[in-house]
Amino acid sequence: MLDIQLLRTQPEVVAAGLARRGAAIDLTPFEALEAQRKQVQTQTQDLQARRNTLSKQIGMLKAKGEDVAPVMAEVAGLGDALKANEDKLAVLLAELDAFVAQIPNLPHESVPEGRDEAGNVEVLRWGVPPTFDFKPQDHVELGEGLGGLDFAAGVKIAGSRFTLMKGEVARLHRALAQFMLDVHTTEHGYTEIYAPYLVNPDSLFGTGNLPKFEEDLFRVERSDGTHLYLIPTAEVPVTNIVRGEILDAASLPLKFVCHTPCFRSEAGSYGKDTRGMIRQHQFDKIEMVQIVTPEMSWDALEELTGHAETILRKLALPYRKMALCAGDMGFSAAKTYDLEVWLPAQNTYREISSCSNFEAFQARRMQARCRAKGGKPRPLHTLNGSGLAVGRTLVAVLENYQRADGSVTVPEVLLPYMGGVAVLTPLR
RNA sequence: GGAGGGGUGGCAGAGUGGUCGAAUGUACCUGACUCGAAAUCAGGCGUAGGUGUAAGCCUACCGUGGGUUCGAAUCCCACCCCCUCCGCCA
Repeated sequence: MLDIQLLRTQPEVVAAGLARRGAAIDLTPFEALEAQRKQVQTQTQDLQARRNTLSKQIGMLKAKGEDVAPVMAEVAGLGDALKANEDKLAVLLAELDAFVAQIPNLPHESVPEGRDEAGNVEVLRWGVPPTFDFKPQDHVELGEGLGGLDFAAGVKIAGSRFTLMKGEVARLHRALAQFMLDVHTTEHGYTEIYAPYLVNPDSLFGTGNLPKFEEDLFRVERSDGTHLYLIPTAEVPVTNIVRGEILDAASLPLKFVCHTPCFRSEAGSYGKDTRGMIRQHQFDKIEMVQIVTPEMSWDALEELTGHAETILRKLALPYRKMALCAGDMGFSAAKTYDLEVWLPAQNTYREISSCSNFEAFQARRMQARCRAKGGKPRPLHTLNGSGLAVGRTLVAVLENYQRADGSVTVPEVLLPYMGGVAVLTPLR
């Protein structure tokens, strides 16, 4: 949520920021609503003040045993007007809220210009894509050859975009998650979180997934008429830890890491990445979340992105770091780096991590604030990033570590998690 | 799922229709005393919004949402959450 004061006082700044995103906005309805709100609110509060004064008089007169009829008569005349004003004000405030809630965040000044992913800027490239003296297989062929990826079973059990993993491949997947958690907790100072996989609508509003993106979520109805949603990322439960809180600024930064499955309905991506496990309804992800003061957040974004990069480097997976352009960023982000890992079979880099600074955008939606000693509460800043998407990391390992006979070498750093298995061997 | 108890300021805890945004204690801040600290004394000390150059004034908020009333922390209804016991259960 943008600062409503910014909309009131500097609408041209908001319009310019949104234009960079390619999201033109007409602020005329907002200004009209604001003008009305101002007038109705002032009027309502005046009426309330009058009623309060008179009601107190009644109390005092009664205590003295005097006649209250004249005062009663005056206050009675206030009733209808007051009620009408209060109702009108409530409607106006709700409309204003709804309007502001659907405006995306403004891009930071350092965000590159651009309409879509073609405008993203490569800021760093690490590692050298491996060369093979054979035609590299993609992870589907490799995984099936190893007897470790069973796409048919996933489809039978649940439907398309679900996959079953077996044996050493399933273990490798688990090893990756354990490895990532261990690095972030022991080397990067994150506190491990285990969080609910189902969340309420308020939490999703807080991170910016609702109300605009409900079609991306799996919704679970309950018998009492309420509903929950399966989390699309651990960002949602973990960031909402601080919803409605006023934190001591001295306690920041808070750094959380959380391994969860993520559920995305992928509505609107029919036909995209249908092969393999690149785009699934369910995938595991290690998510890093930082809760910081406004002064910290830009350094924190670099740090957090570096933490995700560390995982790729330890796994010796070639990647590049992209600064997303204004038109390609998510709804809540002020700035985003994507990390893209090299996939030999596709002969290209594919997204494996997304690290964003949301500044106060989520904090305002969540009413999450911090207070320095003696100071006023103000919205804190939130960040998060994948560190990393586990399923896609598995794909990258399979493809980058493959050998001519269809076997796959286990990356060195994963050996402690693999119980002596150093090579995944294909079935006969 | 059943029965009972309870949600008030950072914390504890009063308040059952009328100067209650809320006693008191505690924590915290400022000042006095002190070489300094402790103790003591005095003052301050919630959040959000409106209005004003400002001092200030005003409004809302006592789990949430409705209702009754001139007036609600207090009465009524619904819901949410927490605690205790019973049942069920990984």
